[in-house]
Amino acid sequence: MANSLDTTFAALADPTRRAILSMLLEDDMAVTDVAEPFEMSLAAISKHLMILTRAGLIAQEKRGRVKWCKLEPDAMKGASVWMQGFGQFEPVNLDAFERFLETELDSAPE
Amino acid sequence: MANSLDTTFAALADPTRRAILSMLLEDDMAVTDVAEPFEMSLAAISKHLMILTRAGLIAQEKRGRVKWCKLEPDAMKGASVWMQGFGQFEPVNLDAFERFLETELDSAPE
DNA sequence: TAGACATTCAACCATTTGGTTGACGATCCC
DNA sequence: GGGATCGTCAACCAAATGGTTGAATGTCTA
Repeated sequence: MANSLDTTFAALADPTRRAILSMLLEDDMAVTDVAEPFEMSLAAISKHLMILTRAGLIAQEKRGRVKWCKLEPDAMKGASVWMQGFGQFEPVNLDAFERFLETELDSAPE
Repeated sequence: MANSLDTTFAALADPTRRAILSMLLEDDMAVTDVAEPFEMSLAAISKHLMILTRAGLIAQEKRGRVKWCKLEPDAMKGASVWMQGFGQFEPVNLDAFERFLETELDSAPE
C-alpha cells in the first residue's frame, strides 16, 4: 500500500461509494441489499465494495452465501487528521453532517 | 458544481497535489516555484494547480507575469465535516499530522 | 439432487486522468 | 524593439476508471 491517502481519497471521490458508506452508517448490509437502491448492476456495486474494502473503509465478512458489509471508520482517521492540519475547523458539527448526509442520500441513488 | 465532495476528494487523491498543498502550507508560491521540486513538466503542474483551484482548495492570483498560489483551507471544511460523521475521532492530533506531512514531503517529489 | 439465490469473474467498452511536447500570449527588462 | 521569463493552450498518448453483459462459483432449500 504505497500511500493509503491515495486510495482513501480516491475511494471517497465517487458519489456512489459515499452513498454506500452513508447507508452502512445505519446498519450492516448484504451486497444485494446495498445494490438495491442503485440503478447500476450488481457487478458494478461489487466492484465499488471491493474498492472500499481495499481502502479499508469497510470490511466484508461472508456468512453462508451472504457477504455482509460493515463500516470500518478507523480508515478515515488518517485522512481526517491530514485534512485537519490545513485549518482548525470548528469542533465536529454533527448538524452540518446530517445535512450533508441527507442531500447525499436524496441525490446519489438517482 | 454537481457535488463539491466529488471534486474535493478527487483533487486530494493525487500525491502530487497533496504535496503541493503541503508546500503551500508554508508559504504562498509562484507556479514555477511550485513546480521546481517535481520531475514533471511545468504544464503538468499547471494542470494540477487548475484542478486544485476548481476544487476550491487553492486560489491563484496573477500579479505581473507571476501567478501566485495560496492555500484556501475553507474548501476542505465540507469534506472534513462529512468524514468526521463516520466516527468521533480524537481532537485534532497535530503530531500525527506532522508525521504525515513529513512522509509526504519526503516521498512525493520522487 | 435440482433449482434458486448471492456474489464474483472475465472480457469488453467509453470516458477520464495524468502525463508529454511544442507553439503561443503576456510581461519584464536591456 | 527584442530577447528572456512566466504560464497556458492544444494535440496527443497510455493507463486507470466506471460501467456493461454473460458465464462461473458457492451455498441454501425444497
